[in-house]
Amino acid sequence: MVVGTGSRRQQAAQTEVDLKAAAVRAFARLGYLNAKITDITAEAGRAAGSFYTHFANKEALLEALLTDLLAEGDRSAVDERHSDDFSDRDAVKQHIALYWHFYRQHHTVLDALQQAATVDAAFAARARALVEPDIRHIAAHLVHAREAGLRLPGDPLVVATAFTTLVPAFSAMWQSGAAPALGRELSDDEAIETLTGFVYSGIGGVSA
Amino acid sequence: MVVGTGSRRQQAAQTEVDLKAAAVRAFARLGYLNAKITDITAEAGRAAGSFYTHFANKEALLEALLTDLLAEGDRSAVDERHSDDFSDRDAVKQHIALYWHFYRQHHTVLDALQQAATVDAAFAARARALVEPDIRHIAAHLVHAREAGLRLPGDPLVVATAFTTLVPAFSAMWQSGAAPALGRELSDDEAIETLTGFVYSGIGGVSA
DNA sequence: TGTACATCAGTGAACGCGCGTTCACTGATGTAC
DNA sequence: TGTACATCAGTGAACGCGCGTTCACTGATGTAC
Repeated sequence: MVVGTGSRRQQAAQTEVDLKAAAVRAFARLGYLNAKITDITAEAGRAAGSFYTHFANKEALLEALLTDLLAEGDRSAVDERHSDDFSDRDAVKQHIALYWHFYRQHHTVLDALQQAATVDAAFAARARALVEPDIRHIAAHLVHAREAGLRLPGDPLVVATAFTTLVPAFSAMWQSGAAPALGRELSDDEAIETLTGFVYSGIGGVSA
Repeated sequence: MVVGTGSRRQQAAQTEVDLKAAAVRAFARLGYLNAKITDITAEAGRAAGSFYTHFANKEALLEALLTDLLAEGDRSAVDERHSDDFSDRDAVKQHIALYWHFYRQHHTVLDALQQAATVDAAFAARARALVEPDIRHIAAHLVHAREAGLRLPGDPLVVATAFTTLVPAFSAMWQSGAAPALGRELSDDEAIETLTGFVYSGIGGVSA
């Protein structure tokens, strides 16, 4: 089989990219569960049937978005030179800033996963599997921190779940419609500083 | 209009109670969004049509469950004699224990609200309205604590959102299927103690 | 207390809407010779 | 280089499934006299 000029393939690949981008916009506007297949195709300016040339169904599309997200996540995590010593306030801050920006940037897809998880056990497992490495990563840092003299408020693994649970929940709180009700906006800097202060003291750190 | 013996009314009231209890069981088993009207009526041992004698639709049923929950919540909150001085570790612990047990006891209905909120803007507003008083309550305590000398990691309102966001998220984490993946269970006491230590230090408290 | 009629909770089969998915068709790109 | 045929992304009307909701009916409870 000889490969042709590829312009047809490229066209198809482009359509797939368009559909994924349109899906993210549709999810942002309507929520994953509310978004109909036709909302996505309309957003991409395509016919309904065209969707199925590229994805078996909405779940498969979400899977594809998650794959893209993980690929990108790996890349940026590797770039990041991060310190591992949690008795150092800056190390904690770096981790929090990393999570904060990650959730901010990808909140539409992450919210979509969350919604899918409430309805579909497979996605619930997927969501858990996504978070587990982070928990273990933070737990390992906490073990080191304890060896360096910090007095943790409990078992490192349990404290790690408090850590990894707080950041996305806090982020979701301020990115949802809550801010207006509280009559206040929150900048990235203030969010990261407040969380860092809270968490660093919370795990027994003492500011200089 | 003369009121009869009331046995027909009582019968109907009982059916309504049965349907609500069945709904909670169905939600626990299937999730709010997955639960069909017929799942609820089947769980209650009734015919499908019977549902509509008591509720206009699934949303109205959830509203009714929330009303019940708030009525009960008010009662127990009033009973509770709680200290307001957050420079006192026990005051923090009392608040955390209160939230913890509340979420544990009512997690099915609260999860249902959460799910409804992802799909329905009215419930999203309802969910926010439910949390807002708690945030302001905690924020007020934090203002006092700061006046008593605690060094908060940020604006009291912002720190309050970290507080009120952490407890339910942490609770959800350990009540979902996460515990097996982490190879660990978490008792109420350990949860409350760890959260208290984390939060109390986090808001600048110093253990004796 | 008894009889005739009215009310109403509960039933479950049937209806119909919304939406995911299919499929016959189009026209453009690719391949064979 | 040109012609005939093959492939395949994309189209959009139509199909059909699932499920919420309705409604004619039943039988038990309540009311009138």
